[in-house]
Amino acid sequence: MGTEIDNKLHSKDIKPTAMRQLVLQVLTEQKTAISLPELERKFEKADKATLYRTLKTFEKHKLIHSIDDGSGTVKYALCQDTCECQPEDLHVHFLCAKCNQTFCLNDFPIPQINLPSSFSLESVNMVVKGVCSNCMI
Amino acid sequence: MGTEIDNKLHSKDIKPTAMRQLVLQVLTEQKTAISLPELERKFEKADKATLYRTLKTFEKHKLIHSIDDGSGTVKYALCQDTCECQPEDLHVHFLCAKCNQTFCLNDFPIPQINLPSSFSLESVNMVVKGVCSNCMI
DNA sequence: TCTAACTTTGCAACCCAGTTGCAACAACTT
DNA sequence: AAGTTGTTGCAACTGGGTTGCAAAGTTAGA
Ligand SMILES: [Mn+2]
Ligand SMILES: [Mn+2]
Ligand SMILES: [Zn+2]
Ligand SMILES: [Zn+2]
Repeated sequence: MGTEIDNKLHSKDIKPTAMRQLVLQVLTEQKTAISLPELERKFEKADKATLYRTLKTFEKHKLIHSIDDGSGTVKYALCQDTCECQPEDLHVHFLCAKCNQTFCLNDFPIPQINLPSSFSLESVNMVVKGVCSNCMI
Repeated sequence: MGTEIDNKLHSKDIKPTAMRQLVLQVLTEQKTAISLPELERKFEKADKATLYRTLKTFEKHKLIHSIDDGSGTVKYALCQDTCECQPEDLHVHFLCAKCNQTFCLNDFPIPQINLPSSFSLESVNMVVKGVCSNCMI
């Protein structure tokens, strides 16, 4: 069933190599964002640099977005179909302090903020830290 | 005039060693947040680990707060006098994409956000990226 | 005052995420 | 087939952050 994977890659102008298919497969199955070191562990066999470049390629082509949640490692998650990685597509991210998993809160746009005119605004990163439902029990 | 410096250290229960006086002096003169590597460069002579532990001590005693602005290095800035590093003291930070300087926007509290009840909220990090007035020209 | 306990400092080494150079390899082009 | 281009694997390196340990400094008790 690589068809959907291939379609997705094709729709973003990314050549569907074996490596890329596999990485996209993993990203698609993920419910939370994943970091490069985590990805490495999922592919005992693959090379770090290749995975790194695969993620960079995906990001450049707006198939995924990167998330700096302050945990020390940048994480990546699939963009939504409608996403163009523009400011209006930005959403809040949630980092669980217990399990260290990071969730895209796609339904929570980042609140507007009116800075003094001496600052021109380009983008906003908003990360909420707390405990996720799995860890709350 | 080390008196004010010493008072500040004393008021936060930090023993006023020479190193700490010097670091606090630098922090007090700073208009923007400063990172450990930057601090190292300011003190050609001092040891990285000592500076590191000095910052950690200051942070633990709530004399400074750390800022992860996504630039790759954590920065530090003096807390305001009234600050207790509680959620209500949290404020927005601004990172200039040109000069890489980070500003505490102390007058801009982080907007409230109502998460689904499946997430318990502990803290929020909000970093605005753009261009500062110095770099706008 | 002398000494023991504790704290701070300096140095070295280490960890780890991220990144790059380069050569081998694979895929397309003419 | 030969050339061109893009992709991969390996190794090495960078830089921020962190720790172990012993020396130096400080504090407090006998
Ligand atoms: Mn996201
Ligand atoms: Mn601040
Ligand atoms: Zn969790
Ligand atoms: Zn600037």
